[in-house]
Amino acid sequence: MSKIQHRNLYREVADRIRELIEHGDLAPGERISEKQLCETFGVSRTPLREALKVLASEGLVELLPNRGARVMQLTVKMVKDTYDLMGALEGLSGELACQQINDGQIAAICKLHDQMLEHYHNREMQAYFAVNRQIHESILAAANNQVLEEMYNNLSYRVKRVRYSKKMTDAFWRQAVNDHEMMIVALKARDGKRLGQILRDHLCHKLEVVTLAGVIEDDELINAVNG
Amino acid sequence: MSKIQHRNLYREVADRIRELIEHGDLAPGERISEKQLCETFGVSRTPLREALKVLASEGLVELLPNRGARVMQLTVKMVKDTYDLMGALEGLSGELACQQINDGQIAAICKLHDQMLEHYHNREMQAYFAVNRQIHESILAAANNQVLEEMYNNLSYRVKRVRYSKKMTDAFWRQAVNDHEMMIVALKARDGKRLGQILRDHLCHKLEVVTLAGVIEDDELINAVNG
DNA sequence: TGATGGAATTATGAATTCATAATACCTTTT
DNA sequence: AAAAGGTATTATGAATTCATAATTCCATCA
Repeated sequence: MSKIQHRNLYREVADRIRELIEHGDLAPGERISEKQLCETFGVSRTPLREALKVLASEGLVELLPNRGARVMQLTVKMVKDTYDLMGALEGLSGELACQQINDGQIAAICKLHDQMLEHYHNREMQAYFAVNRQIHESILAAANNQVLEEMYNNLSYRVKRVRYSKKMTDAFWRQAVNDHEMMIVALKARDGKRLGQILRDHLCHKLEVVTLAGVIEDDELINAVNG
Repeated sequence: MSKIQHRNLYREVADRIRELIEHGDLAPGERISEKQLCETFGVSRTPLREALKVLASEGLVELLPNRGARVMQLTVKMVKDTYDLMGALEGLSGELACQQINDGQIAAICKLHDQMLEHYHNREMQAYFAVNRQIHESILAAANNQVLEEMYNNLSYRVKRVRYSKKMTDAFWRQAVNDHEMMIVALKARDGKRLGQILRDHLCHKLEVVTLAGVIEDDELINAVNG
């Protein structure tokens, strides 16, 4: 029996705007018109403005006092900084996971790993990514640290718009799979330090293959009156 | 020439509530009455509610749909989890700082370090903590990663209510100073890995001396209807 | 022609009002 | 007296209204 969902309008609206941003329907740097979004969603300005405050706290939106909101501009440096941070968090998740993960959880991850390998050999990129994500989520969950999970998800949302290169080269893909092989070894050995290090490096490799679509150079930021 | 500050009411209110929580005027788990706070601050409910949304995103406040807000309850596990996370972030800040810090910045930190030592020897705890914080902030700043800084500050705000033990033992204090001595050595050598490790350990030591005032056991959480 | 100044318009900030869910209190019944 | 049910009250959720800052556009003047 699932709990009754007390949905608030502002949460619903925030979710929808997040989707719009993620999907690119709201472009980076684009001005967000309250009136227009209100009409789109069919809500008044109150819940919309509350949603914008939340999204601003999450770093997805920028609020310019007396001048409204706009989709946060990502700079190359910000993306790099975020990846550095996510690397540290993934590393921590690996260390923590090794401290308390049980055999069943490890077996489950190994199973996912095998699935992933199969998708790799069949060159099913879509499916590969899906399972890949599941593996990382499993490790994060095994770390059993809610605060970490929350922070990681938030960061990951910020850079979700930065898409992987459509033509991820074979070499990179091979490298990624190789990283994962090492992860499994470290995980089975419950070698936290090592797993953490592999995860950190793994994310660095990831950064190398992202296309910086919608990302601007550091000095191209649209100037704004600061609050 | 400093920029004109466009203050919004909701920011002001959020700051004030943060202070109330930090100072303990709003106790953990305490119900926050909109009406009462509105009267206290002399504002209408709109900016207050916007402020609460922001504080909820920051993890300082909990919003219960149709039942208002209350100050976030910290559990022992949450504090421990948060410290683990902050350790990882401090570690990263050390690594990053070593990669790009210049001699001037190092000299400035060394100066702070000497001041801190003096306060230690004079047993001026208040002054010691102030300089101590400056050192950590300097390293964080030297890391030159805005996202990291933002996250770290947020986490630090969440556990600010958890006070250091009034009677921090001499042994712990000695240990802390010792950690700092090693930090300086690693920093001067620009040994990022090492500085990172020291900072991580240093935070673990810190966790040991916090008094868990206002912090409850994991299973004592007041049950609430979830949104 | 370009720059400056001011009125008109538009958008945001905040207060108020209305709607509804949650709570408290009282009555009724066994 | 205790429990159940229903009404009254209170607090929150959302829409609307009012105030004000920002922008646009046009007229004026150098």
